[in-house]
Amino acid sequence: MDKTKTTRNTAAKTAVLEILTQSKIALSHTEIQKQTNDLCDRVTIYRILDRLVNDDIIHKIVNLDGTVKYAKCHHHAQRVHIHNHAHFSCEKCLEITCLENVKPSYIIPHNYKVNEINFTLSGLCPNCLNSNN
Amino acid sequence: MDKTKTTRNTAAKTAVLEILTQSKIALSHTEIQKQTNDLCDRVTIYRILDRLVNDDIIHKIVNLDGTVKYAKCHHHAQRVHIHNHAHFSCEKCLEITCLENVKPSYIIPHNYKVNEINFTLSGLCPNCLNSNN
DNA sequence: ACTTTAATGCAACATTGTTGCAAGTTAAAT
DNA sequence: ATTTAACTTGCAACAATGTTGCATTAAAGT
Repeated sequence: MDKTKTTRNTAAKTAVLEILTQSKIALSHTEIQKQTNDLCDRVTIYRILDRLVNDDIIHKIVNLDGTVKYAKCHHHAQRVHIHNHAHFSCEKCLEITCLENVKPSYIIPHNYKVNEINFTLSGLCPNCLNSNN
Repeated sequence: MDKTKTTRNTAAKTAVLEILTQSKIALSHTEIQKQTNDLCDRVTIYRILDRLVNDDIIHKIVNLDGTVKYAKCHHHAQRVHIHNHAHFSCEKCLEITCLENVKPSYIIPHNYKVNEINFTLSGLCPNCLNSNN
């Protein structure tokens, strides 16, 4: 909420961001925690993720099943970063990926003011679609 | 998952369904529980909701903030019920409503198989947009 | 009425996320 | 290089949400 505070670079923050940068898929808090190898407390990771989301460096994805994941955005064309792209959630391997080029078009009654959209598709990803078992 | 089991009508199930039928907005497990007035256990409501979702009588909505809500569908044109309509989540009053007529169009790479979509818009609903405070 | 099996209540547990506060660190100012 | 303000962390405690096992109850068909 408060965008006035300056945020600092710490070892834990750098580690979390590095993990997200390296990952091709979105990661949950727990998955990130496992990869940090007890570098810092569980709570600290929650707070780091909050900060990174607030600073528009990563974005938060809520899946159809309620799972919350985080992903770093690989495009930074605009100054102001709007996360209006789609996410794909594979029902088999459970991985969530950003479909940065897929953007929905829609018509909504004029008496609604839209600030944010969330568009998640679920089904089978290319990998699981090929390995048919 | 197992669609072969038959489901039974019980007092608790009827009550939960009635609450959802009466409501114009989507309700969370907790909100439903409050309205039941301790008719049944908390766990029972979870199980009833699972059953109703499985039987395609209600649908589950996961909001941007991770909140899970349930809503009864008011259209039943098709035999097979696909929940591809949009949901609107008001940032002010926190109410979630189904926008049954709003359906997104999109283009997705052919190597993905889409089974389900979730399209949630958030911002200000007509009510909160008018009362500008 | 009887039988089968789905549904329920209860207790216990698991997961996920939040908060307060003292102590530690960062980055800027001196 | 020191100092300093305030951001960050660890820890403990808590809260909310959802799940599981099992004995008991009740629905629906016969």
